Amino acid sequence: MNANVCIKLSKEEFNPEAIMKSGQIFRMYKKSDGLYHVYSRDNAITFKYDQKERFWRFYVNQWDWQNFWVHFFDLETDYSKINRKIMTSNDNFLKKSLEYGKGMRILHQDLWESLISFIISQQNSIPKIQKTIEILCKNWGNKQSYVTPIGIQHFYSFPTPERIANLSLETLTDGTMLGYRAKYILNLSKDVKSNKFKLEKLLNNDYEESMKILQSINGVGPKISNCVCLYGLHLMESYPIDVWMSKVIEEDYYQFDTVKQYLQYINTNYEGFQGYIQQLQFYYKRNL
DNA sequence: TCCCAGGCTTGGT
DNA sequence: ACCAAGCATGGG
Repeated sequence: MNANVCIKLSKEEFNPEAIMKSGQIFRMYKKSDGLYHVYSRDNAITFKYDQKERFWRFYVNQWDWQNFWVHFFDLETDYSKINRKIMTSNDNFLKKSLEYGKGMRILHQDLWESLISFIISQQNSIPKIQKTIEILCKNWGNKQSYVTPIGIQHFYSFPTPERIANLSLETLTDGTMLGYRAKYILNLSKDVKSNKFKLEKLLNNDYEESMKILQSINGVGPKISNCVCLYGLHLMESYPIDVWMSKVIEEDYYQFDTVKQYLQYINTNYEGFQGYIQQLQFYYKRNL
């Protein structure tokens, strides 16, 4: 079972640094040996850049690769057309963002995991969000193992709604750093378990409808809804605006009088790729 | 000690 | 429709 898949993808086509540091995923890690680890629900994968051959080597069997990870990493989407559009525009900040974050991809993440993860993200810092999620997985996920080039390693799956629903508020709050968000997560888990809130209702809807359904959840507002739409539902017209994006709009697009005007510019010029644009801008602004 | 972190709810106008 | 507090928690 030491299978691995060699994918001829250049760093310009697949850029894990950009993906990892654009704030779309919390369970992606780079170890000192250059190995990347990604966890999603109860799936795991390891990969590394082969300097000699100049392509990414994924340590996974062919079936999992074809049936899960190709889709997860959004490798079916061709970004070359939108990239060309960006580079021929006169939007200098966006052009610099693309040069910096080339190989960015919008992942197809698990709906439940992204919903809970972004509820945790409210009024929180990224390192703390990551720690909190790790605690939840360790406490109420299942121990899993996966094959890596340095041997079998372990991780914990993301806790299911049923598992969380059975906890008391005290248990879910104690030692998890969730704070006041615990009650949002507990209530939502209970509603999902009892079918009062059907996650399936979110599938096969357009952006407007999905935003409405998501915001009906207690503890979920416009920002988190946009994140879940983009990362959990892959609705690419979502454009989450957080403190960093507010800074971008204020400092790098000051020619627009209002956020609404700015959004109109994004929506008309980059229809169907707004979320991708946002990720490029966020990554550039945050990591430069 | 105070301030902030990838916001949201609630309770005022 | 818009505005301000208050909300847990840890790190600077």
